[in-house]
Amino acid sequence: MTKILKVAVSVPLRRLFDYVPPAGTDAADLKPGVRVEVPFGRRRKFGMLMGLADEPEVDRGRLKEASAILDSEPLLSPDDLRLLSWASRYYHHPIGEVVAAALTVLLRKGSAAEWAGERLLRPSTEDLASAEQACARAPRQAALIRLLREHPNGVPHSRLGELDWDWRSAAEGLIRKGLASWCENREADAPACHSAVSPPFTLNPDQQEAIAAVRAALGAYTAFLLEGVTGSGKTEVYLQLTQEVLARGGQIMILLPEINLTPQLQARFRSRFSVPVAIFHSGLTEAERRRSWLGMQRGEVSILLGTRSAVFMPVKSLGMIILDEEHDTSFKQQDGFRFSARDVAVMRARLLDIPVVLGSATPSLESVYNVSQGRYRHLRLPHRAGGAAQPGFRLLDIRGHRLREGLSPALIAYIAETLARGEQALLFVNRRGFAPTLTCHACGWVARCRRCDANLVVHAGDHRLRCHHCGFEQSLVGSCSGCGSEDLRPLGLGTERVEKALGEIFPGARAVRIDRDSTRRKGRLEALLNDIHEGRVDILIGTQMLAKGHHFPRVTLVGITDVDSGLYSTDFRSGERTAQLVTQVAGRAGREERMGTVVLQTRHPGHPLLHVLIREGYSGFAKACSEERRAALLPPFAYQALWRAEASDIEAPRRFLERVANLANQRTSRDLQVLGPVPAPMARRAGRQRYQLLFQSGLRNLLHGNIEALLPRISELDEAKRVRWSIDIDPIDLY
DNA sequence: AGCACGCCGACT
DNA sequence: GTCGGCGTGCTC
Repeated sequence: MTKILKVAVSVPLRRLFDYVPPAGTDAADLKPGVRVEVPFGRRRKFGMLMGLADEPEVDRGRLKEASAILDSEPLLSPDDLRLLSWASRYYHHPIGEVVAAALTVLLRKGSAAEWAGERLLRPSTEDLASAEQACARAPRQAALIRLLREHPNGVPHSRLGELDWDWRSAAEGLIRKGLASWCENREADAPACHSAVSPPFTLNPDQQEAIAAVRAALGAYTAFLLEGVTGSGKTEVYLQLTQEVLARGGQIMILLPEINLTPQLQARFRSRFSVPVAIFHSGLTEAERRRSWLGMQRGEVSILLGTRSAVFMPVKSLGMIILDEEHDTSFKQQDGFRFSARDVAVMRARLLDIPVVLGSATPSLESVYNVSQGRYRHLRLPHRAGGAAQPGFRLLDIRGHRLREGLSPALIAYIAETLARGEQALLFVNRRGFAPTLTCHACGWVARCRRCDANLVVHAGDHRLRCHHCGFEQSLVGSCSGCGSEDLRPLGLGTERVEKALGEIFPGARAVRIDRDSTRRKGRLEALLNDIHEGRVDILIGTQMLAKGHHFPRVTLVGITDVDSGLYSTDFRSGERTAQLVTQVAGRAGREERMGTVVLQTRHPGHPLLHVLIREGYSGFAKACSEERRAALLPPFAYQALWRAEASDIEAPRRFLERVANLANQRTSRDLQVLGPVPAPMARRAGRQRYQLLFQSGLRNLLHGNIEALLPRISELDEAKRVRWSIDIDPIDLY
């Protein structure tokens, strides 16, 4: 009896599809991990062969024949497939979409997986002018030669593909005449610096100890939490660990939270190692992504720097995974397939039996908990390299003080002193725009978004009102739409407003604003950072962007205008986030020999966690905050899964989630809490009503078992058809 | 998710 | 009379 192909197709259905092998193909020759072209409904799709079976799960009469096998060798190894199956089960996400997340768009669309580098047609002679004459009777060959003259280093295959005539025959003609040849450009991303291998830096004892511990674990699974204060030399540890992995003939994957962090690190890796370094993030073109992907898959590239989407990339002989800034929430995909690249990385290391290193100056409470449970090994780098001092904290009680655009007289004085010393000050403001609200002083009307439960944000720069949640915008109105009064006032603080105020208070100072608005244009952020480093800036005003990874050696004062907004919030994780943010922003100050000061404006100077953070630093905070979580039975002491539903109909999401809650309660277990449904924190967004339902349990298996049992019944519900719903395992934003 | 089938309003 | 609105049903 012929074998049945079990194929993952990229559709939101939680199952595999059975096919008969294409005519003339013996299923016995097929290995899982090859792509299969299949008829699917009325369409053709590309799927992934996940396995072979003796019997189909549907009637034989319903089976169709697969149309083609795309790959002679598997694109994904059994290890890769095991990881994807685990992720599909753990995140309760359709297998086809999970597999799609491991491929690039071109590979998903059936593109060939033949060469990692782009093929180039390169001239074989210097004298192209006479070569063109020699081809006078072959106009197409002559045309190709003119193209070769424009690209003396070779015409990329993709460029040839843009020609609307038969360039292949012409190229073959040129090759026969010895005028051109094909070559493979495997290192298009990595020119020049391959030969320059800079020597490693000398390590301090902490770094030596950390490296020795990880080195000893090579070849087997261990998860490490590398807790290193800002400036403690984590990157050097990563570089030397990379060296260790390469020396053993392995490949290494280094995952980072943001694209804008990669260039500096990329430069450091490229100047240190003589092997190709591949990059993988959403800013690359599809051809570049495929090149990096195939380079790692075939083992031709040894080092990968990538963002969360790279965690599923196949790697021929992966020796170690490093994930830097492990606390960063951008490792969690927030839509569609909601995986955590950090947790997937740990599971991948476990399945492959290799070490994984999670680095951070401010580890997540989840990772701190895993250390306390003995699941992760703790490595510490508590000292700043070069002996730079840790910044000093000052709590500024702003109660009863007259503020000028959110700035207290004391903070203004601190800034003045800093400027007088010729040093830079950094102001952290957690909202972009001029003011988060526009209100009518006469009647109290507030500018609201018509599609969301949110206020419109005033942008003074271009005189517009914007909704930061759905993208709605309109020009700044001149009068109240309620009472007609023209006394409209911006309420609250945004980066633009603080920038304007500082310009008035310090007219001679050069202030720059760094937020999504001021850095939207390509290259703008780099230009601003360059100005800052060259000392052409006195005051920096910015959002979270300033807290991430950038080094500002000239900054000696950091001001946080409003810590309270992060301390008092409905989200139980906001305290942890605020402490991470404060510590990270503080880490930007007082590099090298200059001592930094961090000033926190607050109306709650007695807040216990704030005090712990200042007195004992982040690890003291983490301990205290963990105790609160333990007492409240919140993560990491409980496991959560969040059901979300949205629809334009007001009732549908609530009715659907009530059905889910009922089904869950039928399976009663005291160990599973079903909380809700409740309206999402912003119940209406982009014109859709949003509800959520939280499952929580101290027992992970029980939580997952319940979800698994529920899912088939939920898919069949009539209510499910009227909403868009999803499930988020280990949610980090309860929104 | 796509894509088609299917039944009700304003247009050549 | 038809083009097209998006409800609902299916994909081995």
